[in-house]
Amino acid sequence: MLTERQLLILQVIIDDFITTAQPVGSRSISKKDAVTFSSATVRNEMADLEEMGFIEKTHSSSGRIPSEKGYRFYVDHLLSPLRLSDSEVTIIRDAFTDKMMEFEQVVQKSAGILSDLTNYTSIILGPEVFETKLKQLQIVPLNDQSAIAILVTNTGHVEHRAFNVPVEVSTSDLEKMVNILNARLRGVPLIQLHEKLYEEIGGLLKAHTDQYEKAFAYLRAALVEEQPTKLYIGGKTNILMQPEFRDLDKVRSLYATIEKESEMADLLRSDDEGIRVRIGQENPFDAMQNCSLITASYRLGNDQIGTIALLGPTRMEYNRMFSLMNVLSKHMTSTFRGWY
Amino acid sequence: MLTERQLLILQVIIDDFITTAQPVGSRSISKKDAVTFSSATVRNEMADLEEMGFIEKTHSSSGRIPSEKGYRFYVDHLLSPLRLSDSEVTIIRDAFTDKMMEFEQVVQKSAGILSDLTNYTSIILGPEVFETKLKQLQIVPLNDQSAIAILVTNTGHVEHRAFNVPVEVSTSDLEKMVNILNARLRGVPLIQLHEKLYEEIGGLLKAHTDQYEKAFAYLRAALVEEQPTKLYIGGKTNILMQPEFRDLDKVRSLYATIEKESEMADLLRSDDEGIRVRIGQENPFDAMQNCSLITASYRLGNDQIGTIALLGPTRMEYNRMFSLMNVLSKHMTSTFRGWY
DNA sequence: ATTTAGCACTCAAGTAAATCGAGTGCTAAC
DNA sequence: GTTAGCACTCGATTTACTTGAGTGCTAAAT
Repeated sequence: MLTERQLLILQVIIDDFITTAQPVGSRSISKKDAVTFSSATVRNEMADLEEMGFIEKTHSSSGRIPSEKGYRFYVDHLLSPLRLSDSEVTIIRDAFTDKMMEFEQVVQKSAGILSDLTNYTSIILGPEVFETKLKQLQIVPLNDQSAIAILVTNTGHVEHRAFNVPVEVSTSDLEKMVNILNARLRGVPLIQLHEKLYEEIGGLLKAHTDQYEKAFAYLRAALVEEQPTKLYIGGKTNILMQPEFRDLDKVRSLYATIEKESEMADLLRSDDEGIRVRIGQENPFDAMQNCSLITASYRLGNDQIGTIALLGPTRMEYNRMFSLMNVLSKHMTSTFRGWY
Repeated sequence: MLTERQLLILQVIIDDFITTAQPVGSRSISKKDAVTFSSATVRNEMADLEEMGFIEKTHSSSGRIPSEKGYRFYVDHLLSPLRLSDSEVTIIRDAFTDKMMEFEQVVQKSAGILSDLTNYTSIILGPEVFETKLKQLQIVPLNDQSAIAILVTNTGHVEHRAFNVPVEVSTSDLEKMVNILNARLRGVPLIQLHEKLYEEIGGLLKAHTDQYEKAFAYLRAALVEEQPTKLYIGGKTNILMQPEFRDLDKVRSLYATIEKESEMADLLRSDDEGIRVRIGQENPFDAMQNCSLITASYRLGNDQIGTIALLGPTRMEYNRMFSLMNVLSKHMTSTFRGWY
C-alpha cells in the first residue's frame, strides 16, 4: 500500500502534469509548500512509485509522468472535488434559465457549453427511443403532388418527411386515412410502428378502395424510416488545442473513430448511472489510446437514459470535468423532468 | 500577351503544382512529353512568366509556383473541363436517385458528397426565406402543461417548437385559436409573420376572452423566432489533409473564420448565377489568404437562390471542382424543381 | 534507519557548422 | 532562337557539440 508521503507525491505529480503537460522533476516537487522533504527523498519515493507502476519516465533521465495506472488511482482515490468557478456556474445556469422546450436544443446547448468550458470534445448521445410513443400524425398537403407527413411523439420529438402523393389520391382521401391511422396508432411505441402499420393496413384495405393502397404505400415509406440514435458532437476542433495532438495523423485517426456514429453510440450507451471514466487503454479503440473518455448519464422521463461524454487527452482535468458533468447532467435531467 | 509556349509552360507548372504541392523546376517541365524544348529554354520562358507575375519562386534558387495572378489566369483561360470519373458520376447519381423529399436532407447530402469527393471543405448556404409562406400552423398538445407548435411552409420546410401552456388555457381554447390563426395567416410570408400576428391579435382579443391573450403570448414566443439563413458545413476536418495547413495556427484561424456564420453567409450570398472563384487575396478574410473559394448557385423554386461552396487551398483542382460543382448544383436545382 | 547533500551520468533539445542537391541565371556555342 | 555548360544560391539534411534538467547512487548527517 502507498504511504501518505507517496500519495502526496503522486498527487503533486499528476496535478502538475495535468496543468503543464510536462514531466515533473523531483526538485519542483520538493519546492511545493506541502512538501517538506528534500528532492533526494522525493527521488527515492518516485523510484518506488515507478516500480509500482503509478508513474513512468519518458526517457532515462526525465522527470516523471503519470502512467495510466496512476491516472486510474488518481481518479479512484485522489480526486478532490473541485468547486466550479463562479463564471462557470453562471454560464451553465444562464443557459438553462433560457426557456428551452426542445430536446435537441437542450442537447445542442449542453454539448456547446461542455466543449466551450473544457476545450475538450463533447459527445452527447440522445436517449433511446424504445419508449417513445406516437402522439399524433399529421399530413399537410403542399400541392397536388406532394405533402408532408409529420409525426409527433409523446416526448415532444417531431419528425417530418415530405412525400409524393400519387395523382389518384385526393386530399380528402389522405385526410380520412390519417384520421384512421391516428385513431389506431396513437400511443403505439415508435419501435412497433412498422409492424402495427402492417397490421392495420389489412383492415383499412378491406374497408376501402385501392386508392388507399397507393397512398398508404407512400405514407408508410415516409414514416417508417430507421431513426438511429443521434450523436451530437461539440468542439470537435478543440482537440487541436491539446499539445498531445500536435501530430496530425493522430488527430485524423481520432476523428475517423469519433465519426463512426454507431460504434461511438455503442461505446457511450451505458446501463449504469453516474460518472464513468475510461482511461487510455481502457478505451476499445486504438485511436483513443492517449485519450480519456468521461461519460455521465442523464435521464429523460423515467427510463430513457442518454449519455453525455467528454473526450480529451488522458492528461485531463478530471476533477473539474467531474463537477461539470455532474452539474450538467443534473441540469439536463431536471429540465427534461419539467416536461414530462 | 503570352506565346503558345508560355501558355504551355504555365499550364504544366500549375497542373504539376496542383498535384504535387512542390515547386516545379525547369528540368521536370522539359521532360514532359508535350514539351519539346530544353530546360534552358524553359528557364528563359519562366523568367519572362515570372516578370509578368504569373509565377514566383519560393526562394532564389527554387522551382516556380503559381502566383495568384497565375491561378486567376489559369482559371479564366487555361481550364480544360475535366470529365468526371465514372465512380464520381455514379456516386452523385446514386445519391440523387434516392428519393429525397426534404430540403435539409438534400443539402446535407450534397455537402457530404462534395467534401467526400474533394477532400476540401464544403459550405452550403440555404436559400433565403423571403418568399417562403406559411402553409399551415398546427398545435399538438403533449400534456396539461405543454404543447408543440408546428409551422409548415409552402416550400415544405417544417419548424417546430415546444412551449408551455398556461393552466388557464384549455386545449380546446388553443385549438380554436389555431383555427383562427390558420384562417388568417395562411399564405403570409414568414418574414411578415411577426407584424401580421400583431395585427391579427387585436381582432382576436376583442372577440374573445383574456385566456386568449395568455395563450397567444406563449404561442407567439413559440412561433416568431429569428430564423437565420442556415449554413451547412461538410468535411471541416478535411482541411487538415492539405499540406498547406500543416500549421495549426492557420487552421485555427481558418476555423474561426468559417464559424462566423453571418459573415460567411454574406460572403456566399451571390446575386449572379454560375460558378465563381475567389482566389487568395480576392477573399475578404485574412485567414483565407491561402485559400480559394469556389461558389455556385442552385435554385429552389423560381427566385430563391442558395449557394454551394468549396473551400480549399489556392492550389486546388479547379477543373475537377468546376465539373463537380456544376453537376451538383444542377442535380440540386432539378431535384428541387420536381417539388414545387 | 531515514533523510539529505553531493556527484557522476543520461538524454532530449537546441545550436552551429558541414554537406547535399535541386534549381537558377548567365554565357557562349550551335 | 535554342541549348549545353557552369558557377552560384539556398533550403533541407546531416553531423557534431553544447546545454541543462533530471536521475540514481553513495556516503555523510540526523
